[in-house]
Amino acid sequence: MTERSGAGDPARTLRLLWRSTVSTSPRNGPPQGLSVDAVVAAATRLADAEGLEALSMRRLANELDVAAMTLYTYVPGKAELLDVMLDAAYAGMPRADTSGQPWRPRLTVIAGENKALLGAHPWAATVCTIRPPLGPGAIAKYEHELSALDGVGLGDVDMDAALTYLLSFVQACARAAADSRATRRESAMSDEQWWSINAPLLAHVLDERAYPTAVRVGAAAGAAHGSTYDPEHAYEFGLQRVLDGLDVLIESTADRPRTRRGRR
Amino acid sequence: MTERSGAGDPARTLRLLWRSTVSTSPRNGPPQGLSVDAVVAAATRLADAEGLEALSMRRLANELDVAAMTLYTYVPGKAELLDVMLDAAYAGMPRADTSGQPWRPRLTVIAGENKALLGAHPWAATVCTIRPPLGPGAIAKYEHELSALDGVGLGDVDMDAALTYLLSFVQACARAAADSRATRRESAMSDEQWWSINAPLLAHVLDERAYPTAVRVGAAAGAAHGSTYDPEHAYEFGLQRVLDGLDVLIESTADRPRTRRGRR
DNA sequence: TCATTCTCCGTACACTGTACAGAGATCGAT
DNA sequence: ATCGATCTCTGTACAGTGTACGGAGAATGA
Repeated sequence: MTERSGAGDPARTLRLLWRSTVSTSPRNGPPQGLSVDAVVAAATRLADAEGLEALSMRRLANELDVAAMTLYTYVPGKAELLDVMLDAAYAGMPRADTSGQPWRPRLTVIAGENKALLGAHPWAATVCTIRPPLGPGAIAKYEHELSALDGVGLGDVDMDAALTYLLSFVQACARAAADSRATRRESAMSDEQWWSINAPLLAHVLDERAYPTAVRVGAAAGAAHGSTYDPEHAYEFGLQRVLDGLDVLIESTADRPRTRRGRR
Repeated sequence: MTERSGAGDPARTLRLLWRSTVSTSPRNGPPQGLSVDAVVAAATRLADAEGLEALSMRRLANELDVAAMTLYTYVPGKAELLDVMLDAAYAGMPRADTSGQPWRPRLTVIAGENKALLGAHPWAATVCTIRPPLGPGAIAKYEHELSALDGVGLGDVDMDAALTYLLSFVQACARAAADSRATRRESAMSDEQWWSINAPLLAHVLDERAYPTAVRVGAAAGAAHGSTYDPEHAYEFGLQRVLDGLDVLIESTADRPRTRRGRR
């Protein structure tokens, strides 16, 4: 099952995200021994260290020295916990001030900030954020990132599309990098080892004359990166393509400034 | 747990992928009632219809009217089953002949073929293919796709990087689209409904003056696509950016043809 | 003092992949 | 014809998952 943000009752989730204790009703009963923040922090620590698949309610409860069901007095369920974890991670991102710089270095910084986030919290790259956590962290992040695109001449709709495009590229890279690490860890075999085992076996069944380009290019790419998927190279290569692609869009919009909205 | 291809014993997996019954030893015992292909076909049908999370060994066995453990006489485990499913899906892709056309329409076709594949088999977009299934389908696919990039003047290493870049874009789009469908299905709530519930609640806690760009652009983007993540728009928008980005790379390589390898 | 309301938690359910061992069928060799 | 050997098929078992349910005990307002 793919983990998903934005599941669960919206009203309850929003109350949790904004920590609005709405009309602090007379709280009977014994005081709570933990706090939402403590639960979220422990969950994040666990997911950072051992991946999202290690984050189970039982395991997390164990980490906090309570029983599993106790967590449900802090958080409605696992889906909502993920929402708060995500928003907290967003809230903790550094947001560099790049005002005055041209858009290209500004977007490079935005990409880097997101890459760093997903590097520190690889699980965040695997959560589906079609319905994002609408908490203070996510909103601040959105505002910060949009402002890097403000004033380049794009319309509002294209600004959002361009940002989504950039972020989805960074996310795809982060997923690949995390997958690469996880594969290496779980299989106790490096990519080189895996290839060096497969290569001779493959040679037996593979007719080189039937697949000339595949064999030639595969060999060249393998030699260039040591038979390994190289996340860093994919990021550097891809980011230039992304920025070049946006450049063409921005230039063409500047030529025909029909829908240039949001200039302030 | 993220599903992963290329786990399991490489030799056994390759033998399975290429269906090499290697030295048909005298097969004692009763004949098998099913076949690897039948198992793979049923698994693919199930995953297509209900998603990868519905594909359990017990469920699949039920579909085939055998006990769960019976499947293990056809396939070493679930990881290998996924490998064969992937390779079979690759093998079944149509491969349009675009020879003679310029590279841009050729890559558009390649992207479309992959989009169609991941549209028909959404689960394929969620499998990590860092260690791809090295079967006949995957190899043929790689050859076909590389040949669309052959002769444009890129070096072998850049050809591979460019293809990876294109495919990872299509995969990211397909994941988002599949996530969008799955979210709608599982939550019994459309994106519009979700937003219309969240919007007024969010307005209560959100200070519009603190996030002017986010509010403005968010509203514009929401209005443009009906408060819905629009996978089709993201694909069309993104594909143009991807091709424009590759255009810049190809043009700049053509200007300085230093490492132009693989011209044949 | 007492009902209310809260925290905390033990148990239970329906799932997952697959290790293991056993039953029965089929074969080649004798 | 008989006998291992070897195969297919299968039931059971294990350690997990998220969380619904209900009960025990503590703190509160009336």
